Amino acid sequence: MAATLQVLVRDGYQKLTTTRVAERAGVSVGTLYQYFPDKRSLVTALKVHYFELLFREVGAVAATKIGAPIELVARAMIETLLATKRKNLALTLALREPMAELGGEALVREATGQLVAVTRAVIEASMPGIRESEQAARVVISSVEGVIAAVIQERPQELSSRALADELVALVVGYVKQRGGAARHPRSQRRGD
Amino acid sequence: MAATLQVLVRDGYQKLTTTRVAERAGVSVGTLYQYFPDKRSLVTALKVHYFELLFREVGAVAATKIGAPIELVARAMIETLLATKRKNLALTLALREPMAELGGEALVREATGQLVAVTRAVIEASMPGIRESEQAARVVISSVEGVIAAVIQERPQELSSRALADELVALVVGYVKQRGGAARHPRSQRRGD
Amino acid sequence: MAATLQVLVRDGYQKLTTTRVAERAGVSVGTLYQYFPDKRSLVTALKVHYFELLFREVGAVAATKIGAPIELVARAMIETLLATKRKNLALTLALREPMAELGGEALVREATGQLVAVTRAVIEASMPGIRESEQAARVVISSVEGVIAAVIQERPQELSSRALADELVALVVGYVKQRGGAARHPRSQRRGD
Amino acid sequence: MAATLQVLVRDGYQKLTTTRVAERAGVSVGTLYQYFPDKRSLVTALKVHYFELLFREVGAVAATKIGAPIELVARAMIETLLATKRKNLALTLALREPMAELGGEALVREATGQLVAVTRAVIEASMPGIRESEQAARVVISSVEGVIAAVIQERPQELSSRALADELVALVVGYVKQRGGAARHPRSQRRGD
DNA sequence: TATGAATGAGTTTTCATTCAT
DNA sequence: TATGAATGAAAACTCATTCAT
Repeated sequence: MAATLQVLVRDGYQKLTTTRVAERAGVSVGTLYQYFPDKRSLVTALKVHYFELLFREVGAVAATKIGAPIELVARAMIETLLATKRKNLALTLALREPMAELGGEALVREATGQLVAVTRAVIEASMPGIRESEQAARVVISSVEGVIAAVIQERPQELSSRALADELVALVVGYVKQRGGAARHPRSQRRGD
Repeated sequence: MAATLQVLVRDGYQKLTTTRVAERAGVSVGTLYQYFPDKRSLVTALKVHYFELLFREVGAVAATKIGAPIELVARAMIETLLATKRKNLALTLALREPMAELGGEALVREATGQLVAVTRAVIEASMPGIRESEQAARVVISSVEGVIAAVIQERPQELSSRALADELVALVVGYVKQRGGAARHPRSQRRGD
Repeated sequence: MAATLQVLVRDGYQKLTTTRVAERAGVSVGTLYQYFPDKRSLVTALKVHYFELLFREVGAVAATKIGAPIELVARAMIETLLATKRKNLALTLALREPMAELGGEALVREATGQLVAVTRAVIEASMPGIRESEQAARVVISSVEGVIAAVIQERPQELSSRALADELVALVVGYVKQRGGAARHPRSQRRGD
Repeated sequence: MAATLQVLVRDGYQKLTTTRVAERAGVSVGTLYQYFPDKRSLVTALKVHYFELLFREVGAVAATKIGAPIELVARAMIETLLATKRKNLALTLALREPMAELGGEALVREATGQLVAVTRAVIEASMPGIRESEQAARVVISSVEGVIAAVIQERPQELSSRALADELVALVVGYVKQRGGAARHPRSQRRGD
């Protein structure tokens, strides 16, 4: 797996060949095929690892902060997410391209599913009575991922900037309040949002 | 270009070969190569078309609504965006994978740049005095794209649901207010953004 | 033909394509095919021109000097040969590669044939009674061509050096004397050389 | 390498394709590419082999005869050269065309360089005090090659004729004496060579 | 007489995968 | 369990030549 990552980093996804991974790992192709049934499984293993990593870290923080005001939980989770991506920058970057590849949807779906569950719990705890909380959780996750993806693609060095975390917190908090605020301030301008 | 799209839809990006596109187009490979210098240019042409399409539609609406309250502009632009993607669903889906491919970043960057400019103008008009308006525009665009991408990936049929538009409007409006609201209502709860 | 030469000079023989020659000539491929039946004929025309050129120049000089002492005829012919190659350096260099190509032997054979005839006449006039004069003429021509070819290949700028002409004259004169000298100096060491 | 040679002999250089060589060798293209990195290297390997062969044979004879009278050394080397070409006739013929191909000059230059060194040593030993011995060696080699090339091209069967060897010896001996003789017989007709 | 779009066989090269050792 | 040579289908791209206009 380390070899796969290195090849991905050095040569890119298009240049990833089983031979290259094998020689990078210091074994023969034959041996490689004894541990990974085919080429795709090499990258899949990396994806699984990546999701586990993210989920472990972010999930742990979420567990700690559950019930806290949305601003706090959001900030904690977002900073953990960013920190984890930063600490595994090579992996994060390397998986950018393979992630979009068709056929691996099940994996992503499953990984997302877990994160949705956690996020939903957090949101419900912070905004009791919020409607469609699962949908809200999905919006939160996918919007945050979208922003991070764009940053990584266009200005990777800003991944560790203070500003990015602030923006993401504003995004999430603003959204959740807008979504759930109605429940708390019934006189407000519902309709049109 | 139509042939490229059809092959992309039917066989996927990995299976896209010059031969297949040619035969789908009903011409010989040689002829294909007289109009497109290499394989990549096939997909690039599609990307360019796609971006032009989106920008034309969304840009036009933005021009109409500039200066209107953020709720209105946001809804108008988002509904146009969704409608355009829906009307060109095959194209939208087909480009999902190739879009992440490394090496075509310049194109995406440029397309994004234009949209950022428009969005920024709209935001500034609706929320005069907002700080870091370009950054805000980028956050808005990438978060909306992120949500749409996730929906397309996991539940494509919801692309035309009323709920999706509502969620996106909430996301954008919530964020912008959270970001810029302070300026207009100094007594409000700044902190946390 | 000028276009063929230019393409040959600029792009080399491997890169010579009918399209390139046509566009260099400012006409369409179709038109090109109305004057030259196929690709090979493009280069053949150039070869024919080249041989005619050489033969015209060298032949003219030979006619003038026929009967003169071998040193003089040899020098005159060699200097003319070198001067002609120098004056048509692009052509000379451009044809180096195509000249070796199989299938054009007839042409070369014919061109050589004419030159052999002239050279033979010259040698017989200078060294009356020489045996196997045709063979001698062939040796003279091919050895001179061999030396020039090597110079062009390895040190093209020496093509105009005084030294080269001197060497070639020594080569030819030495050979002819060695071959024919016996007849004139019967006491010499004939046998074995 | 044997397969390359056979294809070269049977189909000519223009028709030499990796597929053909592979099938002639009784292996798949893939296997071929595991031993030769690209098409060109197939022919290069043959050239290297050819030069090594010639140099080994001719060099060995030269070492034996060094210091002997020029007539003897010349004859020994020339006969060895001719015998070697004859014994490897297919190779000799097959390489005629590829040898002129641009881009492989370095190889030829190097091979020639070695032979020049040997020839030069031989000439200096036989004709002490000769001027410009390197130049003389180059003239000797390239003229001999020129004559042999012409014979091979136009009358290949004469390669083994007694007459050819005699002619070449006359050429070399005549030249060297003409060039260097002056030093030993100061009264002779220097001037004009 | 000129044009140049269309053709498609042919070329080089790659690489996932197998399997005998 | 490891090896790595062998495989060969598949891919991108080229270019001489034709022929309808």
